[in-house]
Amino acid sequence: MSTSPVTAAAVKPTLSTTYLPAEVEQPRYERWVAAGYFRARADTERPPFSIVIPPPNVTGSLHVGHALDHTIQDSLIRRRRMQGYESLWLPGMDHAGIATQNVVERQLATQGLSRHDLGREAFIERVWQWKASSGGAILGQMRRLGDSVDWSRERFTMDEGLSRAVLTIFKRLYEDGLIYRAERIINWCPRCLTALSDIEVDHTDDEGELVSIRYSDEIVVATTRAETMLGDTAVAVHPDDERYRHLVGTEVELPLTGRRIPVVADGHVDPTFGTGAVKVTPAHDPNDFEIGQRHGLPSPIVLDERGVITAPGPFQGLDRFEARPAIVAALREQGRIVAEKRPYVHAVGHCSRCGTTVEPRLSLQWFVHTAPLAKAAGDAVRDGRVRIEPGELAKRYFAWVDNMHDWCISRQLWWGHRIPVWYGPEGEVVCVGPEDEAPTGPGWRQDDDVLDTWFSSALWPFSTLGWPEETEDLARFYPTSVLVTGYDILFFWVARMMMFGLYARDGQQPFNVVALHGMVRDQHGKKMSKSYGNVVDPLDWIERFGADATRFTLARGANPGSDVPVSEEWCQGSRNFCNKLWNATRFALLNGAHTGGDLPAYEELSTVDRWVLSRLQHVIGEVDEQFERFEFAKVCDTLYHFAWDDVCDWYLELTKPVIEHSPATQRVLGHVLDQLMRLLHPVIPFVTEELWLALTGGESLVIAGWPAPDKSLVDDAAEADIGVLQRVVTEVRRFRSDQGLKPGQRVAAQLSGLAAAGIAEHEPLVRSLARLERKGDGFQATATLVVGGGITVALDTRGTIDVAAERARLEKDRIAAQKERAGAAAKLGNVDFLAKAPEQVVAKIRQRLAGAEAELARIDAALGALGERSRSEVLAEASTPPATQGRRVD
RNA sequence: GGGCGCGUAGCUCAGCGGAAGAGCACUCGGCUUACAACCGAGGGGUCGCUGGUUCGAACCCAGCCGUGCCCACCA
Repeated sequence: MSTSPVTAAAVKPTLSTTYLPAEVEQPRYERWVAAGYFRARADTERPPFSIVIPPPNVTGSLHVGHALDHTIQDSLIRRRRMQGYESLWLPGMDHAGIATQNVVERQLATQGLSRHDLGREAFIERVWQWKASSGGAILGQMRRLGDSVDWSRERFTMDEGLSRAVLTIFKRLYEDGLIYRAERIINWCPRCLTALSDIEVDHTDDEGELVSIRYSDEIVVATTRAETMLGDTAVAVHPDDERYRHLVGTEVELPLTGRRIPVVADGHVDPTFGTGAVKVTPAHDPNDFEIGQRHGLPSPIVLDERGVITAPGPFQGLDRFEARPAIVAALREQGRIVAEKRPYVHAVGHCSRCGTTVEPRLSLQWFVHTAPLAKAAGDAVRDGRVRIEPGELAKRYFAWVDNMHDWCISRQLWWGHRIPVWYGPEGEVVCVGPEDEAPTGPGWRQDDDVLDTWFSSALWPFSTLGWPEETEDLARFYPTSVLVTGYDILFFWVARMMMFGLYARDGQQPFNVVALHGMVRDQHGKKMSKSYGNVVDPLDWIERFGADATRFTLARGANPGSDVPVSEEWCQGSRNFCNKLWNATRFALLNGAHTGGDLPAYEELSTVDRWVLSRLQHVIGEVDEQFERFEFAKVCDTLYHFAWDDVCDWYLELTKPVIEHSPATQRVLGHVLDQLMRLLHPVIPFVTEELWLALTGGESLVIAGWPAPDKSLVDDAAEADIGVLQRVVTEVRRFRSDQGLKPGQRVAAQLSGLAAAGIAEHEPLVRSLARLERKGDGFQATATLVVGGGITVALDTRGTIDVAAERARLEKDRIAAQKERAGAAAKLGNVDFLAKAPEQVVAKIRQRLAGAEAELARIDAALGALGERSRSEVLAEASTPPATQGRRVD
């Protein structure tokens, strides 16, 4: 074993034969944290780079979607940190209003208690207790993944500072007339007993029953929600509808109630749908509410907050779903049902939290007047201040912000930011805003409701940096550099951060780039769900394959904006890759690779060294571009192939014969691995750190510099030479494989033409990689491999060659080459092509033609060189016993 | 009902105007002293269909078929 003096391997830790992530990851992470590498400073000269984490719910634990999201962010942050940016990745959590309240309420329920038994203050206290004991499991799991977040800046949306930001912006919006209180139809969840915003409602195609009800001899209306008829205050028809024109202004009797309601004309009614007549229930349908407003209709509420009928009469007290058939039955008794009810599939809204069918309900709530805010949010993307990646998703963004409805922000919950509004004895607003002490006055009381969780999330990029104070952090790290998140919350979160960020910071955008990724799916592109049983637990993978393998698997599928399929098999592949790196470095260290001192002078480098250095420069350039474009899949692909193919399969094999005695190669190998570890570190931080430390003895890869391509190391000649060498080796190997020669079996050969091809010095390498012996006495060339480029390999394969098989192969190659030649020739014979195609392309085609002709010549030469005898003939005359037939015995 | 996207090797996906690619799977041969979580070689695709534009189309256009997602206040 080599012990070259410049080798530090002897004093470096020896590496085990297999990489065992479980042994190194957690301690390594804690050392990084302790060293303060992740802590960003506001007072340095370095350029800033900042990302705020999409705050996971305090109730959440790390799922594979987080793992993807975090891997991407960590890669960006780690690369910028290595590039010398003052990099801040700010962690934190969201208080998750409904979700968290539900968790604690369920806990209470097991003790037979409701939140009302405790009262508001005690309940909130209970939620904080829950958070302290069971909340935030995800934070520990982020450590397992290796997230290089700045823990010293961890925030929570219910922090004092963030709460102050919420109150401050509420007051400003209110004073600017952008927040108002009004009676509107809102989405109401009869189970959660709160209002929901539009995006908290999921629509599914449900099968309902459409019943047609005769309101009068001339008017029939249809509905899927028969129970709402108790709240009807009109029938509407289109103003131009001839069938009903004479009835407009008259009244009809509302069945079951005895009430008389007017027939009104309203342009909203579609005369071609159904009968062209619509029942109008202003208190329980958004359309009807607007019709009611236009015609000054009353809006009686007939369902209470739990969806129970309140209208006096026989149906009072019935749940909405019990009332529906009861009312239909009663109508039928009166002969009011025109046709049999028929199945009808239509979109029905469900509470995104609990799945309960949402009930549109007239209610007094607080709203954000979004039009001006949304306009600004759209413009910031339109004028390029904020870039959405991939660009195609910007269309979706525009579609959303350009059609945004006002945002209902009040929630009838206890857990959250309580609306900072106080009412006087008459219910009038007497005080709004972030008063340091609760304002008091005769008969004053604060609004009972809390704000939508997304209200505080919308402030996240600047509230976490100290706003409304003009802090150092805010000046330094805002606007944040990139926002990374899944396209699924483009509307929920991104659009709202844009609205509030631009508003709060007077037009300053919350982030410069929005990098969207897709959803993690299984290996067949299916959505992960518990019912399919295809849900991946990232912690399980981390446990079994390592955090790096988990991260690499995710990053490797992460094309901008597109979904990421993963499977355990692929994670195993990633684990194998990490192990490959491990073993390559282990081999390198055992053979004197090191990083001490400058690279050898260029003249001292072999062609092989020059080749690998040249390849490395290309790789650095490619990876940089791919990172800039958020093409993580390509980053992984580029590095995977460079590491595995170029470095391991070729460079290490090519240098094996010389490395022991070549200080230059030892130094180059050390350099290549050093650079490779740096390039891979953002994606797979753990294994690269271990290997880099062993290789360089440096402090930490986390704070090491990011590679830059060195153009002076690009060597086209070396790449061409090694390309030829690879071709020769591959051709010989192919021949050997086809002929059933054992890989270990040496075959005597004579190589010629290497000098003319400029790779004479590499003959020993070709021989060792292709396992070719020098010709000895009695050498008899029985087969000649014509590789091309004037290179031939004469082999002594007595008794081993299947001439027929080789001929068949060559004939096949010949057909392909002929086809190739014909194609190229046809092109070059095309006058239009020659006239119109760019010169570069014509030149390429000429090259192709020349290449095809050379290949044909090569094949013909090979065919000529091939003996006439078939395998059977060879075997027939062979005197060797059957067991070793076809095998040359050395 | 609107909008967006996708159909390329058995699977998952790159390529997006000038010679069909990768990973996994598959076949064959190998423990060649870094690695069998490995090494070497190989098979496999009229690039959804039909037209069009072009000297040239997997790539651009139109239509069709299939498929996925998002948005939606037609009872």
